[in-house]
Amino acid sequence: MGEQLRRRTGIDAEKILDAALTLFARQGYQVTSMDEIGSSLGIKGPSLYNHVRSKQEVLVTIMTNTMSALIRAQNAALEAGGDFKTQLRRVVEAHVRYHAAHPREAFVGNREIGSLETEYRVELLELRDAYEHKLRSLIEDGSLEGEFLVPSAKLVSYAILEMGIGVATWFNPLGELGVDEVAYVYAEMALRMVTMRTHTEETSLL
Amino acid sequence: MGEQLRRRTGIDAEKILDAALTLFARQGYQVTSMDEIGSSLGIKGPSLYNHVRSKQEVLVTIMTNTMSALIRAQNAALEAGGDFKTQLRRVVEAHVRYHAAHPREAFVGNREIGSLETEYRVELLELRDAYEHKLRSLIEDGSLEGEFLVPSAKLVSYAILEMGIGVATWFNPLGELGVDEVAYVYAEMALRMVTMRTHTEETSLL
DNA sequence: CCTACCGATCGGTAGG
DNA sequence: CCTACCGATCGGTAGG
Repeated sequence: MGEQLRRRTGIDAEKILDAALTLFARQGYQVTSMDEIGSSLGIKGPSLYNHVRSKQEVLVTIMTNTMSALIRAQNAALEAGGDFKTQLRRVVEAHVRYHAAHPREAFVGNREIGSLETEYRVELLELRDAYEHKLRSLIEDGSLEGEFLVPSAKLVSYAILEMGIGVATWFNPLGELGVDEVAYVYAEMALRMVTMRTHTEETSLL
Repeated sequence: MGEQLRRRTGIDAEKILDAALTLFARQGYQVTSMDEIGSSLGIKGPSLYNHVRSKQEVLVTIMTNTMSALIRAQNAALEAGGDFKTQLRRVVEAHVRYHAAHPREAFVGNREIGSLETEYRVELLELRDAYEHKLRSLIEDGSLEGEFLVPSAKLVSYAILEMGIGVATWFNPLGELGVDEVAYVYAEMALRMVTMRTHTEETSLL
């Protein structure tokens, strides 16, 4: 009997987003229940509705935050200036660093697009598109200036982003390769992809 | 009143796998019900159990078939022989061709690993690992022979596979680029990744 | 922030 | 291959 000892919970929307992010990343959005999210914060499922409007809103916020962070990092890389090679290096490093440091965000962002209701999905894909086009434009501009030579700016852009996303899958901060080394290697690979090979008979494919 | 006109259904496990694959790819495993799968074949959900043991078995079969097909294609590419560059080109082209031609399998195979029960997930990850190691060994062997020069065979292998998987996301058989052109471009990018750049000050990073 | 509960969905089985 | 149904889960609301 007697009143339950109630510790200051200090629960807010941000803590809920973080707990949900962990669970969504580990087991998926659909399979995660509001009760589970609450439970990982020491409260019951229905109590979450004092802080968030719906489970869908939680997912939308997580995914929008993720794309915003990526776009901010990309803009910072581009605004630092330098020649095209330097800019490409910085953009790729920023992309890889984000995915190495934020695997949960990367998992959810890349796997749960289909779990978004249509209107939100459309908005998110637009952000994603803008992110890709910034990289593509850099490659196109560098090609016009003669610094790069690529078979297809679009495909090279897709490939660079995709391989960087993969880092989130396997990167281990306690592994033998640190985030710096991984970022450098991916930037080097990207630079090779936009640079003519030494002995090449098939440089201009398209 | 009168017996319902019953067309020959001709339903078998294979048809069920194909229908399930389409739905799993479009909306995800968890969200797809057995009733939906049945409905897309003109029968009721419970009738599926005359052909398959469980929904999980359907997913396992789909994903195992996918990895088997990829491994077969990779082996064929390697057995065709040639120098290391030729082998790498063939392996990458086979990888890309599969993902361009089988987007449903690619979506499910890369998004639903977490929907597999532990034992099946372990088995599938072993197949995946073997597939990656075949490519990695090719890169390592080519490096020992002096045909390739890479900052990390492991990372280059990861990057090549990951960028090829991405093709399943955007490739459109009716688009301006055909599957041949896409395969060639990705092989060219892979070859650049394992080849020293012309003007390079930072070739050996690790 | 909690209990109680509504309305709906779902995988799988029984029995034909 | 179908209907009927079991047992369980879940998002969200009511009302405190």
